[in-house]
Amino acid sequence: MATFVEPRLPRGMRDIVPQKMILRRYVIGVIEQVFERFGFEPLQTPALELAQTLMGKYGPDAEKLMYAARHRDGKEDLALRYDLTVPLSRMVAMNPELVKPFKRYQIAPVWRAERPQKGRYREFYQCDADIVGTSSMLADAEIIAMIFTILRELGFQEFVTKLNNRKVLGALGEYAGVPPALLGGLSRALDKLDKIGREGVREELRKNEIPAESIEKILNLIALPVDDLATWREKFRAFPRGVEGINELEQVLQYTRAMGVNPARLQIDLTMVRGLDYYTGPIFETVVTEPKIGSLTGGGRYDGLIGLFSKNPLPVTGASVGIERIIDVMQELKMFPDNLGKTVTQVLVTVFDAERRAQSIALTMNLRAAGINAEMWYDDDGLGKQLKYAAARGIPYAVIIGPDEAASNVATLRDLATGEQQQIAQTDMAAVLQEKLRHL
RNA sequence: GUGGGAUUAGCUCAAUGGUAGAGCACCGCACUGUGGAUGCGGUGGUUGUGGGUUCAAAACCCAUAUCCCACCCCA
Repeated sequence: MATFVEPRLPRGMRDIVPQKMILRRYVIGVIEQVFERFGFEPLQTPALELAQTLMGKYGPDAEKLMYAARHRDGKEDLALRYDLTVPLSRMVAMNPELVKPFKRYQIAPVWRAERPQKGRYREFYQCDADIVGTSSMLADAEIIAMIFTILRELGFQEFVTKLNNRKVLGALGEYAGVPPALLGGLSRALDKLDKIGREGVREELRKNEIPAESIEKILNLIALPVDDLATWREKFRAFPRGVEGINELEQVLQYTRAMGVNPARLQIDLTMVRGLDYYTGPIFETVVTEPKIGSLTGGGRYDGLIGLFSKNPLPVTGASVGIERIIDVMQELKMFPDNLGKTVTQVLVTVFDAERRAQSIALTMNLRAAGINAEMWYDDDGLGKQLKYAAARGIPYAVIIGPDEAASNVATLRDLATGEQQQIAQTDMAAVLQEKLRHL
């Protein structure tokens, strides 16, 4: 007796069945197209990196979520990549001959040992696009415009992108006299403003041992209208970093406007923080509120990261698009185009009986030669079973060659959706099907 | 990593300590040249897993796994 191993998946990991892969491929296809339209080129890097490559880049919280790996002989400490940004930085540092600005995109799985939830998995795909080698805010603006293009082409109407700047965040701390060591706590508290409100933030700041005086200054500051950049510049007069951040915000707004980005969908939010340590300039994040699933995209500028791998640091800005969440949201909101279908197969060629099999085989191969995705039936079964199969799979057309058809070299083409049938010369079948499939 | 909820047929869910059920799906027949309609019949469960309490456990207790929710963080 064979003993079976109970088939199970590791926590937070999933299989993606063919029907789901069709949706996934559609989303990735749109993203890839837009990336390339904006001049980004594909890049692939290994799933495993040396642990030392990844350590110390994301912050201590993130590092706890990194998967460790090793060779059998244990000679190198390895880790599954946590994102695509640090591997890009490593790769750019290793390849100084790359022509700058270097624009690459990468669509690949990353791994994080978080507690899984909806829209939150331990293995998930990120779609990243980054621009290496320019400090111009035009690049940051272009990234944002590209994100908007992607979301729009996928059919998203209701979304808001929040824009902030790490320099402003830093200046906020300086202005309020928060000791640099407590800046992390300040950021985390600010980040929660949406959820816990003003008083909640006050409480949170107190818990983080931020001086009472500073707390008042901060709360007063974030109560100011965010759009009034002149006032902010004035407030930050004594803090050059803050002025620089405000100027960057202004430039990003100007450039995105020039690119046709709807200003109502791009909002400055000085309490939007983002968790990763490596950001240095503009940061942004796109959220949908319905359904509530967290951020769909996020990104920002990280001018210091390559400097950790090379004596020649390079400025970089980029974004990550979360296709897992996009797919979850699109399914929930039924945003996928109807013509996507359940299967890639376009026609099933049935086999009437042994005598007629040869004609069915020939016709199948003939359709395939014409570029049509065609299946044929393998076993000796009635037409009923074969058509039932086609219907269950969502195959749009079936072809039947019985004794009547075989006698005159025609075949019956059945539209599974409508039940309509017509007889077509076997030699014309490919052309007729191609025409019909064009309108599907 | 912390706290809460869930887990029974392929799917959605019933059964409150006493014989494990329904709908849908699947298979077959009515219908051996035609799927989705209807009718009839059928297959399918060591109740997530491992212990314990009890004459008796799907149910009560303990542990464990996975999923969901919140926190944390994020795509």
